[in-house]
Amino acid sequence: MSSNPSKEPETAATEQLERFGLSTYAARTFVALASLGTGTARDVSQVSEVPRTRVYDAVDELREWGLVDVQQSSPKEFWVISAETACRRFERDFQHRADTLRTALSELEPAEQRTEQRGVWTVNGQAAVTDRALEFFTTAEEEIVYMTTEDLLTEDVIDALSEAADRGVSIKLAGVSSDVQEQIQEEIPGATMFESLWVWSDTSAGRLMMVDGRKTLVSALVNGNSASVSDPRSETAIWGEGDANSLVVVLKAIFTWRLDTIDSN
Amino acid sequence: MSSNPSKEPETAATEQLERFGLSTYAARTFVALASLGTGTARDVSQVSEVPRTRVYDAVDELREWGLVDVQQSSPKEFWVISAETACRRFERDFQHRADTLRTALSELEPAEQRTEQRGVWTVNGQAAVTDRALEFFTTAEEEIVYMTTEDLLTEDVIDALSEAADRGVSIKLAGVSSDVQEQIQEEIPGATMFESLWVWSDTSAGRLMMVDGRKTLVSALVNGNSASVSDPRSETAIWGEGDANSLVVVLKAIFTWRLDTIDSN
DNA sequence: CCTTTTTGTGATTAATCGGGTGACTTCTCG
DNA sequence: CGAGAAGTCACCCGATTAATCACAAAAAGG
Repeated sequence: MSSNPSKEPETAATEQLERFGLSTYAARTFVALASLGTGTARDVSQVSEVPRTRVYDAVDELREWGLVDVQQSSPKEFWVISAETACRRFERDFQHRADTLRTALSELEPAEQRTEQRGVWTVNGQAAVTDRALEFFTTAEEEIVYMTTEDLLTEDVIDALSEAADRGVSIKLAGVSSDVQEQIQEEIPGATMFESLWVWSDTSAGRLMMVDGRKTLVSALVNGNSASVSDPRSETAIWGEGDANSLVVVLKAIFTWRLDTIDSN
Repeated sequence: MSSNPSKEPETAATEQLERFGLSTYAARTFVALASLGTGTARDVSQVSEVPRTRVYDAVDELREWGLVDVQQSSPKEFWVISAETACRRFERDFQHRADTLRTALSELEPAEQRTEQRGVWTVNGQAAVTDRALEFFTTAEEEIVYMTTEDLLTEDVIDALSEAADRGVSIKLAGVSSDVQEQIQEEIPGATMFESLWVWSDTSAGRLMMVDGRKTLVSALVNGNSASVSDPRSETAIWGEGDANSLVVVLKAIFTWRLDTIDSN
């Protein structure tokens, strides 16, 4: 979406506040007051690029959130809560919203019937693809086969694999260089390494996985492999579920062949 | 703002999703898919009141969030991630935003100079008032004097008082009935109880506090005292800080007189 | 093979919301 | 008392988005 870390803190803070539901003026006013501690409408207007006449509206909005107090004098003065308190407040508020959503959704879901057999689904964006992978990991019961580019073998992936291994799921991993292999062996003692089917770096392949022989996912990096990792949106994946699923059938054939070869080595 | 718990889960869920930044169509589509698990544009349109032709846009939006995958067939089919995963995703995303905000604000704040001596600030809403009270508690170094209606003596207030007591701050508490007093004594052993200045239940007074003899806060319940507690917005407070602050001076006089009387009992 | 229905895309309209500006009243202070 | 500042209102305009429609492509079905 955005949120460049190399930005002026004012801009970054304003942007986040807006995404929390504040109007632009309210966000800018808050930021101005946060650095002033206390100030009048004119003070705020000068440091924040908010029209002076609109500072009052902005302050009203902030008062509704309990972020600002007003001194009834002339000129009015405005006071903000500390940054830390404000952040905690947002966190608490948000947690509450998330709980509400969770409850509402759970009261809803009974009319569900999953486990599609046919069909191949597509996902875009590294974050979303990783999400699917992690979800597959957590539902794994027996076996996870996972081939990946090292760039995509992030911390959360390793954690999820490790957690699955603790549950007794057998992990078979490929595509990583030998030195990373050792590191993995430490974190996930039970993992088996096997050689990749091809040289990953030459292709635009991202990951290739199979869980319990009935859920599979394949991803590719669309912009070649140079700028790919820098842009997290460049990963595209397809996945499928069910014994009769065509994608599953194909991948199972490949993997079985490959893993059998390994075993006989 | 709203969020009535006695609402249909669909409405509640939709509302929350919108507040997270989704458009109403996207939110409704998500809710529909959440109960269907999987479905086509027509399915969604029928159960969600979203115009069929707009379902595609809504799904695009949801795909950007990584909440929905699509099956490239005709008719297209849509698949949603589980409710639990979705909530976790929102939580993670939000936590990240909060951290960004925290960082940005802290990089900003150096230009600060607080400690107003003059002036009385006003706060509205029980949540905001409690916030101020808690902030006062955490900055307390020596003494907290706190008179309150029992209705306003919530768990978080007690926790903050208890935490201050652990830091060695002396706590003087009034306004609570004798049975609640005992309970408090257990949770905050170091607290001193004293008799209220007047019968709280007869007035619309909410709380009255002084910290270290230099920060004070007074609140009132505006809608009489019957419906007041049910509506958290009905509490209004004023507060002031600094030895020369007029509100502080007045309250200090009152409390000193009262507490001295106590001591000589 | 042709007809009819369904599906997907795009354009268009209407309405709402929010940022931006200025007029006008009230207040403060020299 | 008068100048300038503070506060309140009302209005405009552009962007966003909900909502509707028109149309082409694709399935379905006889």
